[in-house]
Amino acid sequence: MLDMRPEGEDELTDDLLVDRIYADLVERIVSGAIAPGERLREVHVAQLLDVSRVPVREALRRLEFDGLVEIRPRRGATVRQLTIADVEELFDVREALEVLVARLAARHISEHGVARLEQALQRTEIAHGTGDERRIVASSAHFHEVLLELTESSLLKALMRVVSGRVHWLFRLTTDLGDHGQAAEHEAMLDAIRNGDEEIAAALAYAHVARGRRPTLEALARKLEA
Amino acid sequence: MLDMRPEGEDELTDDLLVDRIYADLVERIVSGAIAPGERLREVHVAQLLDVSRVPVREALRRLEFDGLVEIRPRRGATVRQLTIADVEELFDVREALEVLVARLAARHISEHGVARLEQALQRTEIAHGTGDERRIVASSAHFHEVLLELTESSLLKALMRVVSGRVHWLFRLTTDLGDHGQAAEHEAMLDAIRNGDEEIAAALAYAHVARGRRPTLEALARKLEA
DNA sequence: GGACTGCGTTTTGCATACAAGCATTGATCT
DNA sequence: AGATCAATGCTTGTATGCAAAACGCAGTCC
Repeated sequence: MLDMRPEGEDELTDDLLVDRIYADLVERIVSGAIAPGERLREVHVAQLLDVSRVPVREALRRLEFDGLVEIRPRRGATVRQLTIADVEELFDVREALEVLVARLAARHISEHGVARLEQALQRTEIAHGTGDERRIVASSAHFHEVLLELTESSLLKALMRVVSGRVHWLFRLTTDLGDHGQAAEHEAMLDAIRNGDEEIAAALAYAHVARGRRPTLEALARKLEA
Repeated sequence: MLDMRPEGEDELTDDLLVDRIYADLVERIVSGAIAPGERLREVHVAQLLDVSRVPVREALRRLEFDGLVEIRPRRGATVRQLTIADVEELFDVREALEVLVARLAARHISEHGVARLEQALQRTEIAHGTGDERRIVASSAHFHEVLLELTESSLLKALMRVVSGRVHWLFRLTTDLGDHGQAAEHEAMLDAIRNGDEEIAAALAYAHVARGRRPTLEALARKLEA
């Protein structure tokens, strides 16, 4: 019989081993449990997680793609240090791509899409109610994910996956920037998208990203000298 | 095994096995030797190239990152079909990212950088002299690579690697678009960059990409119905 | 006639084993 | 003493082997 799972939100158990290793390592790196600059020896990681080197290798390659580790041939993987220059690059790219995301989302908007965005916004409001910083950041990220989904561009999704990986990393490092009226900005974007107004959506997205650059840089700078 | 080094910039003969397999498969897919929709079985590829499955697996994952093949868990890899929608996505993204490339190149320009760009342009002219379509396309791609190098943004380089992979694929499919005064456009961009004028460079880059959309789409459409 | 089920084949996913390259240490020479 | 170079251990790269999941094909039951 067909195993038709309708909209399986979270499918945890059936993952490939590589996926679990990858997720585990991402968590450890992003949380800082594995420090920047540290070497990631395949055998070491393998026996830490009680698996063989093969899936570990593969997970490391993905991490390299995401920019979290650097792999040099025959010299292994090391956790990358997040520098000021990296953050500048990240914001330069986001200013270009988040604009495109908003533009395409507005172009392809449907009633169902509007509903999903509204739901995401509601979750953000609820999160604000709890005051839980982590939940606020997570729900805000969720809004962006839905937006990305609505672009219907697999290429853009692939590219943004790399970008988002670094954004998450950065945000964990500098948690204090969870919100500066982000919810209001999201709401404004939703309005523009609902009306299918690409130009306004694009302008708002640009402003949304650009606003975050300075405080993020300052937060990272403080972190780095500590 | 095919040794396909175009325009041998650097002698890389003792690359890792994975790199050679990857390059080989890219060549075969891009050239159409392996047709879209075709399955890529690990053992088959392995004995075709007379290597083991391990480096083949790794090469296939890279191809997945590049969007050339699709891998579904426990179901193997198949060569992706390039659709009209894919091309639209590609141009949408290029219109955003090539603009950023030009802008950052202009921002970080140095004398050495200008020299490299001039050299790249000269090579294009030489290629034009020979009339060899392949060389023209290759030298044009080279100009873009140098430009990318000058951005000094590793993130942008990583993202553009994915984009360029698809661009190459597409251009091999629709070779007829090798040139519509691209050389002149490159020259104009060089001028703007030399002067460090980000805005002009950005505008030229946008126009440069946007001009190619229509003819490329039409070429692909012709190809698809054939 | 059609769909479900059970089995064998095929193919991927993971583990283990072997080879080759880099790094570090220690000995040798100037 | 400082530099050079060889030997050894450690780490990655590649090959092979094994287990389990997916596909195909009958056969069976309704």
